[in-house]
Amino acid sequence: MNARSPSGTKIPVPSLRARQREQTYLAILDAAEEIFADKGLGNAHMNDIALKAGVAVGTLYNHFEDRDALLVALIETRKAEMVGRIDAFLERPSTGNFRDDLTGFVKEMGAFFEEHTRFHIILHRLEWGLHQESFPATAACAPEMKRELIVRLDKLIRRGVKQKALRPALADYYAYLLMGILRSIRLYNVDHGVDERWPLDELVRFFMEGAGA
Amino acid sequence: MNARSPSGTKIPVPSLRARQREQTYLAILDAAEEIFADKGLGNAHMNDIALKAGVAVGTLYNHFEDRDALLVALIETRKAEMVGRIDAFLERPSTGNFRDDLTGFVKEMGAFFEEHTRFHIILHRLEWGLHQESFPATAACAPEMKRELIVRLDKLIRRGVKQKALRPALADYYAYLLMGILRSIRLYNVDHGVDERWPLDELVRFFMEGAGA
Amino acid sequence: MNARSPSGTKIPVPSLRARQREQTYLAILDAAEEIFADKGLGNAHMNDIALKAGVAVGTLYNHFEDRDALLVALIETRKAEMVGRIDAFLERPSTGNFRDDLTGFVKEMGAFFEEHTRFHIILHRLEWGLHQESFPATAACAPEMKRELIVRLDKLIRRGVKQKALRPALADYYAYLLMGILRSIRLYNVDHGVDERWPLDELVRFFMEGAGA
Amino acid sequence: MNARSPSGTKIPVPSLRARQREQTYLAILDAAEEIFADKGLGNAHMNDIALKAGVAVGTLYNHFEDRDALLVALIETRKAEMVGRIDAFLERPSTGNFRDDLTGFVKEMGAFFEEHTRFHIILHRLEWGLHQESFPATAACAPEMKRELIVRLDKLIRRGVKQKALRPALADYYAYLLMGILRSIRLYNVDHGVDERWPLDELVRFFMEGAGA
DNA sequence: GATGAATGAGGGTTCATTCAT
DNA sequence: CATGAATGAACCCTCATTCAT
Repeated sequence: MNARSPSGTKIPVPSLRARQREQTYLAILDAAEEIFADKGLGNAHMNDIALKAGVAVGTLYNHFEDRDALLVALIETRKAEMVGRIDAFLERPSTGNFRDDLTGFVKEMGAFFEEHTRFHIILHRLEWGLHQESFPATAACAPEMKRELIVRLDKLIRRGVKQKALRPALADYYAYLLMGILRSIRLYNVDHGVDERWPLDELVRFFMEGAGA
Repeated sequence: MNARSPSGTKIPVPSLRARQREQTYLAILDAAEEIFADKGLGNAHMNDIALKAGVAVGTLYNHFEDRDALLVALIETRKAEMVGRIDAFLERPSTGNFRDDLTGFVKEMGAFFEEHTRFHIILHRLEWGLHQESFPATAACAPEMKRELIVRLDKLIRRGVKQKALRPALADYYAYLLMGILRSIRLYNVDHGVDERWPLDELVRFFMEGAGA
Repeated sequence: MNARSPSGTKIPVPSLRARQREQTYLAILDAAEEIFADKGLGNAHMNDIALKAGVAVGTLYNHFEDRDALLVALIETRKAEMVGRIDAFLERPSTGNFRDDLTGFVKEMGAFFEEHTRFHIILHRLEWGLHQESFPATAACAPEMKRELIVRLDKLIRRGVKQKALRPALADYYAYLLMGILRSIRLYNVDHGVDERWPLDELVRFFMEGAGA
Repeated sequence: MNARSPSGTKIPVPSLRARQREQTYLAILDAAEEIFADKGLGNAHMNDIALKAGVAVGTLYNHFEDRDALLVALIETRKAEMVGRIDAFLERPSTGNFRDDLTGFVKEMGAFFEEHTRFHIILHRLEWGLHQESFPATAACAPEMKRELIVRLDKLIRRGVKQKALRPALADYYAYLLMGILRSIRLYNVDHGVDERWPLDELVRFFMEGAGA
């Protein structure tokens, strides 16, 4: 109830305290993202995260139950943003051409992960590197995260199958295959020290037509 | 009939001691494979490995410099077997048909990894979950391991390109894409609790012709 | 009246936190001195030191990189005090009589080591018992410590030589010889269970005139 | 009872077995001396000693109860040799001149330690670096070793006092002082990287006449 | 008696978490 | 609420000693 919060408004303006708290919260999340991505899950130390966030270790524990919960919060936050973007894309009207729709989807995802490289890395780390013992809550929420993405991609793909744009043979796997194709390029780039070259149109063509001549 | 009792045979029979040592060595390797696969690299404790191998912790260190070296030895051992199998396959005469050759290759690999599920998991863990700090030697040897596989697959694929069985467009990526396709199925199986269903013929068809109708 | 409540004084009062930290630091140093002296360098266990200091093991590592660094810090701290005392003595005006000056010096040193018996023992342990492998940093700093003492004693002795109070024959060795003489008494006392009897005047006479009748 | 042990002799010729055993025993003692001297007591590992001796670890335990006993045996063996030499010297008739007798004694000791540098180092290590916990038996026998030397030196010195060649003032300490003087030179040499320069005549003069001009 | 692989208690060190200030 | 020093269980590794061969 300070000078900046005129009485009479319906929307309660958060107090200075609350805003500062929010700032800290976000700073921690960003720091955590960086450390988890760079050092790996098991080697992301709370002290490092606190240092990077510019707060004391204790502060981390004022905002998050423990390290596991911090990682969960990070994943949930980024997931919300990702899902929001994908859903926004999916709500746009179809181009009428499945391959174009698919290309659009892939590009939307690509754009998101280009903006969130570190989160992308964390997702990769979650895939196989997860320590059930150290991160039980994360282990429980990570598959959910992945499912959100797969489910949406799958929805699009089922549309393609129904439109007979896709053969039904491996329909169940298509979403995974497409994700795998994209991951492959990432691995190629990492192995060859290439910094994120994504021949997306060619990749969609590969998905649709295969490698055969 | 031991090493000290020469007979007509040329092959020296290893002493009892040597044979027992070998047994222990292999038991440790097997135990390590299991623990590394099940618990994750960073959570594979030397005590657990020793327990599983049925030896004392100290024994691990009689055979391997440290945890890192143990993992390296495990990888090198399995790599040798894998490479041996793949090379044996590659030396067989071509069927004359590229897709058949490719299917053969994929099946050979599939068979190997079906027999070495745990090693397969370790390879996945190496992909993104490696802790440079805890496993420097492994971090150095793991890419080599991967390259051995990719290189051999790439050789086959280049043959396909030369035979004009494959479009040259993404030729550099094909090996990675094929690996990615196989990994996708693995992830699908894991997610759906399916135990290793591999529609290999369909997958090769997908690789060659794509998903398009 | 803490750091945040400015008064007229120029000297900033350290915060409570800082003072407590200092307390812990000193407690650890004292405990380390006791354990290192009593148990020997290689047998001084971090747990024992922590126990003696009344803190947890981890606390030791909040203040010192490792065991080696703890020992180095201990040596440096005591060295600073010792050097301070000796330098203060050396700056006092000469009595004009070399033997009196020397006696003064020896008594100053004797007084210091009587107050720091444990440190004295540690210095002896450093002389021959140092494990290069376990204490690399200490091994590097210990000779420096010793040199500080020898150099100052040597300066005084060279003065004696210049004043022709000392024969030049073994001039290079005199500082070592004097130290050796003092150490001898220590060893005699230890062997005979005598608790620190130091016939200093007689010893200086021995140094100057020898044992001959 | 082989060809080399003619029957009829009174002195029993040790069997081949016994001689080999003796060889091994001595080889271990030599190896131990080297490792104890070079690595320090606490860092002298049984494996290193065995390696140096050219035998297996187990063999060490066939000859010595444990590490402590090995060190004790080493000390006792060398002590016997040292005491033998010194006693032989002491039984020779006096020159009639105390300083000459003393010089002779010091040179005898110097010669012995020059031949047994490593043992000399071990004696130094025993002085202050001894770990009661790791070497209880050695801790018990080491002072005895030292006393043997001191006692003999003391006997000579008491003779000097009786002959009025030495002032009685510090008579109790003289043996220690002389030892300390010799140790000082050793420390000087070590500090200055000089390899064993021993100005023995000058040192005896220093002992007799002091440093005074 | 020699061998050397196996043993396992023990020590140094790490780091997520707590809590008094 | 932020702070950051203290905590201590847990982990990797060492090495004197044992004992089956």
